[in-house]
Amino acid sequence: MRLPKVVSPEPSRFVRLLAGDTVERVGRRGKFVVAQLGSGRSLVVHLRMTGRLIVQPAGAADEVPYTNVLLTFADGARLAFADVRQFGRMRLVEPEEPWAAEVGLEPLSDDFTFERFSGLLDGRTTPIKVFLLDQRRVAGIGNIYACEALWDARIDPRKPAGSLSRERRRRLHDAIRTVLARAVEMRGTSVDDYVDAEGLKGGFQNQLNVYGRDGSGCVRCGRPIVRTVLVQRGTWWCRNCQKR
DNA sequence: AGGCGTACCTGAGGGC
DNA sequence: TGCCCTCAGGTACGCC
Repeated sequence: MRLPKVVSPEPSRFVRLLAGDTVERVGRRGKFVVAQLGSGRSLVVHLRMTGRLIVQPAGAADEVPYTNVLLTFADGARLAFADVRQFGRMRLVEPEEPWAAEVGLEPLSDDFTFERFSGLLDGRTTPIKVFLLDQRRVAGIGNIYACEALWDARIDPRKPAGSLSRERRRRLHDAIRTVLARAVEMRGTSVDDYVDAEGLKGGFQNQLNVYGRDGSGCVRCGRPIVRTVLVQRGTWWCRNCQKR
């Protein structure tokens, strides 16, 4: 283990608590990967920008570059938590600890109804794209999928969230679900670093309509895709077919 | 409460 | 070649 800030509790306690525990199952909540442990604790991981969780079978010789935490299992298999930029976090959470209290609706679950989504938008003056990135409202949408969903729904990313018409809210609710579902089906978006637990790239980067495509033509109308900046984040969109 | 700027990090790529 | 600048899939924190 290197870089103590990456884990919590602090490294010596983290290691002591984790030693001898077992992984019962692995799931997800928002952008967090959650391993349920035999002890009742959870190992909660956030990859942030460049983090990777890589599973290696027993006997694998190669070391994962930039490994910050390396877990070795009884059978010799390994789990490497690697991250060039050291933004990613791995946290060991006690059984009843409410670590996900601030994490919002799961957009691919049945809870994400149109009415609930619409209710979250009411009264908000923040730009709709900024709203989509707020993990406390709807969980799991990052910069890529926010840009793609807004293009899909033909909505100007700057439009105040609460000012969207019912029709636009409908289109956006649909777009969030379809964009995320398609991305999951393609096993994610590997623009640069992202790989899955087996080290494989996703495929959705080949189906992006706006993200990173400034200068090329909108596939819907042919006008150029532009990159602007909204709250310090690159924002790619079509000025012609995404409207306020 | 919410919005904004900055901090946290390293590496890749472009311009000169 | 190499230096300097900007940008990157995301939060977290402090200030107004």
